[in-house]
Amino acid sequence: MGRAPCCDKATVKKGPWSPEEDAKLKSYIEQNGTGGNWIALPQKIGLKRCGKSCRLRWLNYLRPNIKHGGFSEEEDRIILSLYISIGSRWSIIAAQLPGRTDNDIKNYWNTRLKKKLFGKQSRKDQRQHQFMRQQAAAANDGMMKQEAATARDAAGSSSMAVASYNWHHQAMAAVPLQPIPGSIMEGHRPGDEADESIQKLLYKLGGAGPFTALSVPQCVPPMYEGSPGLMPPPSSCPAVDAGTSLDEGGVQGSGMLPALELDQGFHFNQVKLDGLESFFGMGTDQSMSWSEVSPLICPNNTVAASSSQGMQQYCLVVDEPGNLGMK
DNA sequence: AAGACATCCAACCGCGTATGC
DNA sequence: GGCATACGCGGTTGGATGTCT
Repeated sequence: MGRAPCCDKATVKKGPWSPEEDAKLKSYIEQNGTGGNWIALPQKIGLKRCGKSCRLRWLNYLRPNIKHGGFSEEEDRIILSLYISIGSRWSIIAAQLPGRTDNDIKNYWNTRLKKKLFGKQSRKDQRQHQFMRQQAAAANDGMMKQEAATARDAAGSSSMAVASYNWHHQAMAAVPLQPIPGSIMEGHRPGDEADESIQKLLYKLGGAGPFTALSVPQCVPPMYEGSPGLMPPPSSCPAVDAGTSLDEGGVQGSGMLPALELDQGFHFNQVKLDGLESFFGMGTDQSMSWSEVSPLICPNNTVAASSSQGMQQYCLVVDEPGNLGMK
């Protein structure tokens, strides 16, 4: 027996919302609220819509102060940081970005940010980059040669996908890792500090990610969850400030998140690593051996050594091909 | 100019969880 | 405790639009 449908699909309208429907829904909710019952709401206001559809429409578009498009570089970084640490928990990520909806962020991640990070250029980026190259080439022909080189440098190197990584170049300075062209491993900002509120948030979400490990290495990183064979020595996670809610622990107004620590996140979050084959050039067509990949994941423990003993321990555990599901 | 292809994003779907009885 | 119902979430789809060949 299947799940009962939430509404009668035969009589319910689907597809894009008309301005009239939007107006009805918006004015009703503004005046009366949702009444705590989305299922009954469409009937009350005479909409032939499913309650779930009304809820979605309100939350994603009609609600006040919703922002669409135009993600800033800081928003990019926050999304990336949280994604690496907690995964695709869009509602939590959205809670850290005022005016953004989980659906919006999810779409943005799937259609743009992921490509931006993992090296697949959008055609827009490709065109932009091609244009820049043409400009530079033209400039090369003659007295402009010197200026062209400078401009090219300013816009990024001539390697693939660089044009789309401006935010990252701005955000990162070099660390002793072997750079992967077009990847987020290209550089880091050693001077950055993790935002404390995000640390708290990540604690609250289960000690996830790099920030946790840096501050409290005895806390169990999420990669160990449900993996008895990988469990570190038993220890208790320090109590998270019980008063730290997602709301008050937000990152509004916070600074940028540290790329160095983002990369450290790859040491701890196997779930994320599993999804990053293409990022590391480990697709089915060109699998890399562990010896090739290991220096990228745990680059000679350089990061760990500079961070904490706990990091080193985790890296040693991770530093086995089987632990990352690799050959 | 037109067809093919890529991109974007609004909306839907189904599952897990919370809540009330 | 068990059940029914509603909510919230993340994954996915499909159509509109833009761009390329």
